[in-house]
Amino acid sequence: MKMSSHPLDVDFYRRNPHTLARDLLGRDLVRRTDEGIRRGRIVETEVYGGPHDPASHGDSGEPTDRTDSMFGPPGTAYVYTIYGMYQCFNVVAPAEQKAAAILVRAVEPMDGLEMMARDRGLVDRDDIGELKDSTIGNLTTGPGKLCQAFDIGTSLDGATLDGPPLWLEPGEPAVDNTEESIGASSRIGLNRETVGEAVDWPWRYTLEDSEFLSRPG
DNA sequence: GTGCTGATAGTCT
DNA sequence: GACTATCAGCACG
Repeated sequence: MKMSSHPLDVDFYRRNPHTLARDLLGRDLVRRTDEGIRRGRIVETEVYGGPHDPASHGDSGEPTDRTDSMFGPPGTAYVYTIYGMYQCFNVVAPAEQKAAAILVRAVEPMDGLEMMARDRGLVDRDDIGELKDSTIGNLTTGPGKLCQAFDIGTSLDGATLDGPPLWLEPGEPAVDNTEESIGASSRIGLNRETVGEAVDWPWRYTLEDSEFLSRPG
């Protein structure tokens, strides 16, 4: 278990969304429940929002019941339900116009893997032994998966990410780290018919060599 | 390894 | 009434 550190300060989030999305790579997402601590290193993010992004939930400029927290202050959580059965976790970023948020698409599991496997439904509740590599590689490699693994539901929508139950820590940032290269690629799950040329915008950022991406860069 | 399909319910038009 | 920033399971080779 890694020793606890201090949560990232709100000033960390008060930057251009693309700068923030890149600097989130390598940071630790930490979740505390009654059962203990879960930790994961962020390896994949996507930017949504800005002056005109047809793929952003905030593109109309007007919040709805669902998207209200996307219009909240930087450093808070935007959690929404997708496909009726999964949640996606976003970090709210500053918005010069409209709203902006960073979708966290994948993390590398670090602490609390047994709890993650159980909440993912990959092991029986009372039969948790040594986890297989194939199980570990399927814990948090997608936005819906990591929300299951971290027990992130819509009850955390709008939460401030400065301490329990959910927060970020400095971790080992990837920006300016010569050992790890950051890739930029097009965002996952969009289609040209609804968002036009935005399907091609390289607004997905990855730690290219990570084994825990939702799909290869 | 790749690719297709069904599940499933909140949200918006 | 249609759509979706997804996933698991299955078929295939």
